[in-house]
Amino acid sequence: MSKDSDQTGAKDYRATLFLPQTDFPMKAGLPQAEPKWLAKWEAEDLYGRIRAAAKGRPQFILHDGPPYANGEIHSGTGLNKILKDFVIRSQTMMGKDAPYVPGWDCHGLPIEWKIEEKYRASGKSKDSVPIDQLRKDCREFALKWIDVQRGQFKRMGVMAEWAHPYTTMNFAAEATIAGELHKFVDVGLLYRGFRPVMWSPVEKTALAEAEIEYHEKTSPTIYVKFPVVRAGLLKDRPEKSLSVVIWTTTPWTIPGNRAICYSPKMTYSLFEVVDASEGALASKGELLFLSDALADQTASHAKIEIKCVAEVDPSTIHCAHPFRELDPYYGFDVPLLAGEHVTDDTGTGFVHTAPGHGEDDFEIVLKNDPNYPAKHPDAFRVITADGAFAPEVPVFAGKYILSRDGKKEGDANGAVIKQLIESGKLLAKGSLRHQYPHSWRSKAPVIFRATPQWFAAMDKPFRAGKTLRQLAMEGLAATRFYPAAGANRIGSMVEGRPDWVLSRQRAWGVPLAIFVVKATGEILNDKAVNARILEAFKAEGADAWFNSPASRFLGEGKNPDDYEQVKDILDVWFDSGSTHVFTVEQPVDSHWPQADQADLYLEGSDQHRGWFQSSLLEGCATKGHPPYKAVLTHGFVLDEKGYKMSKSIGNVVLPQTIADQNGADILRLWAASSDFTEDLRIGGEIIKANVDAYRRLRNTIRFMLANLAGFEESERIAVSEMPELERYIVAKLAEIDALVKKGYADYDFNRVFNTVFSFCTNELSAFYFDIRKDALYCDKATSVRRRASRTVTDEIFRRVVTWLAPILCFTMEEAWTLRYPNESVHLQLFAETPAEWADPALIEKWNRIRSLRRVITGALELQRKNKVIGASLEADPVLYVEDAADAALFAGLDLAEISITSGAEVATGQAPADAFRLPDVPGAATVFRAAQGDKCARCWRVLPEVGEVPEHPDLCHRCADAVG
RNA sequence: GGGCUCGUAGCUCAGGUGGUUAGAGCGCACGCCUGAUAAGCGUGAGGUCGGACGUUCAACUCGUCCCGGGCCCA
Repeated sequence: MSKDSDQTGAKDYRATLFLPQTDFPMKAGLPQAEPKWLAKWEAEDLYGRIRAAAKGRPQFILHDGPPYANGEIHSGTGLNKILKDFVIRSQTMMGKDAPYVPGWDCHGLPIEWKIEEKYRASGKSKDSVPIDQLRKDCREFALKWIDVQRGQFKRMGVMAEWAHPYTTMNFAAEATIAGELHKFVDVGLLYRGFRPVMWSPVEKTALAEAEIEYHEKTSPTIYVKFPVVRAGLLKDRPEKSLSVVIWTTTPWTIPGNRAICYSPKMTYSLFEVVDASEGALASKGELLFLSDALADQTASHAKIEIKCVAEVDPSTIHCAHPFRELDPYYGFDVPLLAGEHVTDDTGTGFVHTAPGHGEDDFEIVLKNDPNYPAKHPDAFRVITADGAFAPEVPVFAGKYILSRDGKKEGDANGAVIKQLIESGKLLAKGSLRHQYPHSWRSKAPVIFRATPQWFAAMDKPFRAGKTLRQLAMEGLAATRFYPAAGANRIGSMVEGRPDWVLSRQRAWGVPLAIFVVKATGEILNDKAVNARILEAFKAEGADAWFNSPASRFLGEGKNPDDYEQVKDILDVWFDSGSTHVFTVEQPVDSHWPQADQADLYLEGSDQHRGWFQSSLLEGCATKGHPPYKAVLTHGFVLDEKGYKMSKSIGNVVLPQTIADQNGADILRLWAASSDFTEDLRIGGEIIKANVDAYRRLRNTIRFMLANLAGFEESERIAVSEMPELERYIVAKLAEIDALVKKGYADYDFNRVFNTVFSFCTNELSAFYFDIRKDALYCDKATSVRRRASRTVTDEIFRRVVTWLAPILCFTMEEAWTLRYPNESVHLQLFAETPAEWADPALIEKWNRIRSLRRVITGALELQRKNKVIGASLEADPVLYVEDAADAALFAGLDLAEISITSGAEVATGQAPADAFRLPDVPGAATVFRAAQGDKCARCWRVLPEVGEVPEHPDLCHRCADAVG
């Protein structure tokens, strides 16, 4: 059957219409299409072309925080890179030269482990592999993962200098890092001190937290009496019967005791022993200091009865070491110190404190005397590397904490307990099963042991009398934080942090490439030596430090025997804290831009403690200010319910999966539609919502493309010549343009997305395009109305597509190249919007018009429900407005056109009582009328005039004219 | 346990300095159109603004506490 006639006999005028025409498919097929775009961009060197085009524009430097080069990327790293890409692309389109040099963090323990694991799997022992082989294997491992991650980042659409990334293991980078440490030496911030670390006596090495596993262990518990030598308010009591009682699960730490901590929040009293059961180690009349909260518990363990004699202030008490009478070695006083870490859940309320054997112990002692380690070196030499009492420790020298293979308890605890009993200082003993740290490798329990480590001093004045802490705080004050609360967070950390521990007893990293003068213990700070070190590193990498004899660096005239070559490895945070030097300030690759300070650092909120801080401290120590002007943080990616992702729960969503299944543009849309300043969620439902939003945007753009088919410059019409409806849209365009640019300038991508999305939905799809479909399809080509609409659509297209290009980088390129086949949207700038486009008064006017329009569409909806009409073109309503000003709004406008009805009338005055009203639009009412006349076979409007043109009896005047 | 931080409809987000019946989009339900058609338009139902106490004439907006998330520490 021919299409010309259906059963009603009406002619089909389809061919005479300008129906939408486009090759832009509704279905995107992103998973297949995106890789093709990537290949095209790479082949055309789009990134290079953007660099060339941007040359000479104001620079914008986003310095990339390096992800760690092991394993696949996860949603957090994916989000991070996508946000950075938004920044780079939007800054570029705002007229900046915004290059992006991506980087990787390559050194450090996690990689070293993976390699050691490999050795173990092949039956090799770590110690049998030479260090340069280990380092070589680590390097290759990192290289492999850099490649994997680079591929995954590219797939996300992230545009960067991918062929020339920075890495912390690049030889020049390693040389720079070593050189930065020399700067610390030069300003006197580097010093050697002690710090308690987890130490495995079996492997004779320090262990990192990640090398520790927790297992149940039975430990002896002892209550020990420390004789009081001085107590302010109790001068009349005989000293020997007065004791402070402590409790501990590590008897071997008693010889290392140097203090007792109490809680300033707890209350303490002096108790008298009033009765002692058989076997009790205290006798009647003895006086014991205990916390009130734990006194009863302690008494029952000691099998004694006690009564409170007096309340006391523990700060006035001084004790002697329980072994004072055994040997002059223990002649020191044991002060009582206030400590927040003291709790009332176990023990006596007094905490035995051995600064060489506990983190809290060390910190508290340091807090009371920053020079404690220097003044009391003996406190840190109690236990040797293999877990025995040092020769200088009387009575206990040579006793081991553990058997040599780590499988059994040694003789140290027993010896200490025996001696305590003999000295009459033991109050009670027992045993306790608890979680205790063990070595991941030997499975043996670890101990805490203070070891010499290298530190950067936080509180030593060095630059114009200021300390590193002061400079860092000043630097933070000068930095802009997005969101602003980030400044507080990092500020409180910098304010309270201890000195920076820079050394690790490891193999894979940049060494602390320094020498210590054996005679003085001072660091050798010799320009010529340092220069030789850096020269060697630049040429051969930091491996040179381990492969070359010391004489190579020391040079002529220095006897290597006089110097200790430090073989410790730098904390990897020092590496990443130095990236700004070799990447931004003194780029070691000619492909990278130079700048004195990065405009922006953009990382997850965990980096307040990490990279933001290490970079801050490094920058302030070496040049006096932070390496960044602004810091932007994003939250963590959680699952759909707001819980953290974990493999064991099975709620992990990988960005690669979404790219493969839905497309990277969907993932990018998710990033833009979420508030990244807080933690953000991802999951099936959320992705589906973004797929829907994507479709809506895609269809709006498709509609524009389809209605711009064949658009030529000769059709263009000046805004001043356009109908008011078009001028209203142009005014909206100006308004949205300002919002979008402000949003991008503030890195507020969520606002950009919401603004553009709601513009597409509310202004375009539901209003402007819906109204203009009639003119676009049915008007003849020369119609001013149609030309105006096509001109405005062209302007909308240009803007919407460029606005969204930083976010939907694939789809906007697809749309753009459909109209401009040899261009790239990514070489475009955001369009300038002529100042005269802005017209707030016109927008205000049309807001009212649209309110009144709702009174009409509401009335039509009612008739639709009543089955009176289907299409709105079947109506010819009358809009009653009470206010003459409302009526005046419609002067020169066609209400029928705006309402998409076949006719419409505005009447001033009271509407009939039964007219349709909307509660929130007072002063207006609609009386429904059915449109009179016949339906124009071409435009479907129902008009009395249809039939008046003899040549076209089934058409309205406009269509008859159009058909000709 | 400490520091910081978050908790508005099923989902994603708006809601300057406290002030009428808490908004949008999506989704959902229902309807229309069939010349944006695995599209478009419209209508509607959904929220004790995490909870409890306070401050105030008035709190989603301020304070305290609690509950539940998250990051960083211990």
